[in-house]
Amino acid sequence: MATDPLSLTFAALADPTRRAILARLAQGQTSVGELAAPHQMSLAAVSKHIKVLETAGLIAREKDAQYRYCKLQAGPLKDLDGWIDAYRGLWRDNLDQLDAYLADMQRGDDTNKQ
Amino acid sequence: MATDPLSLTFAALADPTRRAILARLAQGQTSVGELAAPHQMSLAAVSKHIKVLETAGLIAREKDAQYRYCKLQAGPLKDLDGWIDAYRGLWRDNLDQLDAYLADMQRGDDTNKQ
DNA sequence: TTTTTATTCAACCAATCGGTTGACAACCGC
DNA sequence: GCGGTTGTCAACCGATTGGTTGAATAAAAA
Repeated sequence: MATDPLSLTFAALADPTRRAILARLAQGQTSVGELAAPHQMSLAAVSKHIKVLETAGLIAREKDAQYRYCKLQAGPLKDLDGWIDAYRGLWRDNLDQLDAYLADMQRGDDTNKQ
Repeated sequence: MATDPLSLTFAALADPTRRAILARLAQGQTSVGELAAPHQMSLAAVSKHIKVLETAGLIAREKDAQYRYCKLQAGPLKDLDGWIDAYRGLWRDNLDQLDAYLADMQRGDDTNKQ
């Protein structure tokens, strides 16, 4: 796997368990155990997922007694949002394409047919 | 790998080569060969990358003579943008927390308070 | 028809992924 | 200290990834 920040972020998010963990953390920081509870897999597996998220910079950990509290870090999400910016105009353009297609249909023009 | 649409999209984007292909396609549709040219890997490898993007719904292919023209499909990117929406408030409230708080204080606005 | 161009397919490879289990470390309460 | 709780580490496993090469397909060009 590529190790550049954007690739790490995308890869970290390409797993439903990790996105669920993130969603949970959006409501506030929690311990690893609580993060693991909703998932039917071993604690070690969740611990690995958390490490992936941490490596991507999506979460930070704070040690308190025997607990490790995780909290969401917005930085990489912000970067991801910045990446999407370059494409944001595009789905407006695609809508225009659809409009054009429908207009063509009404005119009996079929150059856009498959 | 998970096969839900969002996971497919994130996974497809977790590779610099595939993001480069997408960036190229943002400027207009092209053949596989032209998409492959800038990358120092075999055409077959690029063909595989393109298939990953296609499976994620990020591109569509159109056959014309011996060429396969690829064009960007915005749908999954739009969905991804929608996913980020849930977190967008976070870097406003988190990263710029202090700035926002101070600015609010100066304006006497307290809508960002807990 | 033969050759060239464009692309995919199939088989293979090493590396990585997502999960398991068991051992270990750190800390709390008794 | 001892036992329970919390979490990580290490080793292992099968499946998947990202690349390779060579053969196969399909259409254009000669």
